[in-house]
Amino acid sequence: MVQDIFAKDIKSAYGLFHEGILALALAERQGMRVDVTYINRQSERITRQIVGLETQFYFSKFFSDWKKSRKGKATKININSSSQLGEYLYGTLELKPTKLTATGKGSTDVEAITQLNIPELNKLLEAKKLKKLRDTYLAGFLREAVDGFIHPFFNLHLVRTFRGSSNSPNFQNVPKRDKVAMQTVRQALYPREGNQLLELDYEQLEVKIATCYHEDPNMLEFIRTGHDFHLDFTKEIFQIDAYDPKVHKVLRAATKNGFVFPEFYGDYYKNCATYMVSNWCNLPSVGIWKAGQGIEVGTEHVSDILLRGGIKSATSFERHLKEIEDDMWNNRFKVYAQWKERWWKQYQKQGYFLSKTGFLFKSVMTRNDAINYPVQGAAFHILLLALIHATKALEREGMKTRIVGQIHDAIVFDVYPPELKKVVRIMKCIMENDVRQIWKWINVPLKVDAELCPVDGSWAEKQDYKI
DNA sequence: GGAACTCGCCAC
DNA sequence: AAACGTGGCGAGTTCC
Repeated sequence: MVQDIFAKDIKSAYGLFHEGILALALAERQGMRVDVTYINRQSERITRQIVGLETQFYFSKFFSDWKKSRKGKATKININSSSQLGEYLYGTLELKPTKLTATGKGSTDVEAITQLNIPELNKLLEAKKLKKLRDTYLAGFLREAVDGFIHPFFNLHLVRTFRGSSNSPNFQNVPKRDKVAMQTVRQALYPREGNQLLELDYEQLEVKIATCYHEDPNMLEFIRTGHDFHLDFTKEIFQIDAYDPKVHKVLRAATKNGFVFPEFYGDYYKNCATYMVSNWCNLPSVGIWKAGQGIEVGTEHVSDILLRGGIKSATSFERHLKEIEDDMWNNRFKVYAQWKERWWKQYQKQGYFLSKTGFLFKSVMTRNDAINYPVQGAAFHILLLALIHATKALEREGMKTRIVGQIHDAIVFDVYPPELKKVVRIMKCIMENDVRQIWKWINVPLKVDAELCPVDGSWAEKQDYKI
C-alpha cells in the first residue's frame, strides 16, 4: 500500500499535526477579548442605518414594480432573497444576466447588479453589506462570547489541502480590506487589559513555497533580490515606462489581484481580461473606449493610458493579455510551467503525491487542484511549525504573552508590553531561521512582517511595525 | 421543524 | 487540453 511506502513521511506529518493541535488548543483556551457593550451599541447603530436605507428602497418605483410582479405567488416579497430578485430581473424584466451562478441562473451578486446600472438597487446593496457586518460578525462574536472572551476553534481535520480552518466564530475572515467594515468589526476585538495585539505574517509565503517545488531560476532570483515582479507585469500590461508608485498604485493592485495571482492559481487570460476590464479598471466590456473612461489614475483615467498604448477595446485588451500570458509561461517562468506539467503527469500516472511536509494526497483531483494543494498545504505547515515552537518558547521563558489565533500565514499575539521586544526577537528567529533548520527543503529566504496595535487598542488600530 | 441545498461574501 | 485554489457562515428555499 502507498501508505506503507511513505510510512516515515506520514509519521512526521502526523507528528506535526499532533503537536500543532495541542498548540492550537492552547490558543483556543486563551481566546480573544471582546467588547460586548461596543457590539450592542454598534448593532443598534447599524440597524438604524439599515432601516433608513431600506425605507428609501421601499419608496422606489423599482420596489413597487417588483412587489406587483409577485401578485399571485405563494411567497410574498422578501428583499433579502437573491432568488426572488433574480426571478424579477431576469424573468419578469427579461434583463440579460452579465454573469451566471454555478447552477446556471442569472447572478445577483454585487458585480452583476452593478453592471445592470439600476441606481435604485444601490440602497439595497448598501443595506446588504451592513447586514453582513451585523449578522455574521458582530452577532457571531456576541453569540460566542463567554465572560468577555471569544474562543475561536482552530481545526486541522477539515481541509483537503491539509491547511487549518477556524469556526465559532471564524477567526480567519474578519473584514480587513474595506475600511468601514474593518473598523466596525475589528473595534470589537481587544487585547487583555494593559496588553497590545501583535500580528506576525509571512511575506509572500505561497509564492515562495511554490518555488521550493518548481525551483524556477527566475522566480528564485526575484525572491533572493526582493524584486517586485508585480511591477514588471504592471508595466507590461499598461505599457508604462516610468512607474510612479503614487500615481500607478491602483494599476499594480489590479495586475497583482486580477492577473498574476489568478494565473498562479491556474486561471487564464480570457477570464483575467474580463475581470480586469470590469472589476479593476471599470471600463466597458463592449465597444471602443474613449478618453477619460474607467478608474482614475493620477490626473488621467485608465482608458487614456491604454489608448496611448494602442489598446482600445476589451477585445484588444484580451489579445494583449494573451501575449503577456504566453511570455509569462513560455519565457519568464518556463521552469515553473514545466514543473506544473511534470507534477500533473506524475499524479495522473500514480494517483497520488506527497507534499514537501510529508502529507499524502490521494483523492481525485483536477489539474489545478493537483498543482495548488501541495503548495497551499506546505505553506500553512511552515506557519504551524513556527506556532508550535512559539508556544513552547513562551512557556519556556515563562512569559505573559499569549498566542490567540492563526490566519493561515499569520500568528496573532496578545502581548504583555514589557515583553514586546523579546517576543519579536524570538519570533523572528523561529519564523525566519529555525523552521529552515528543521526543514532543509525550504531553499528560499523567509521574511516576517509585523503589525502592532497600541496598548489597550482594538484590532482595528493595527499599524505596520518595523522589526 | 430540521436537513440539505444554493447563493453571496468575508478571509488567505 | 483546459481554464481560479481553500475555508465558514447567514439567509432563503426546498424537501421530507
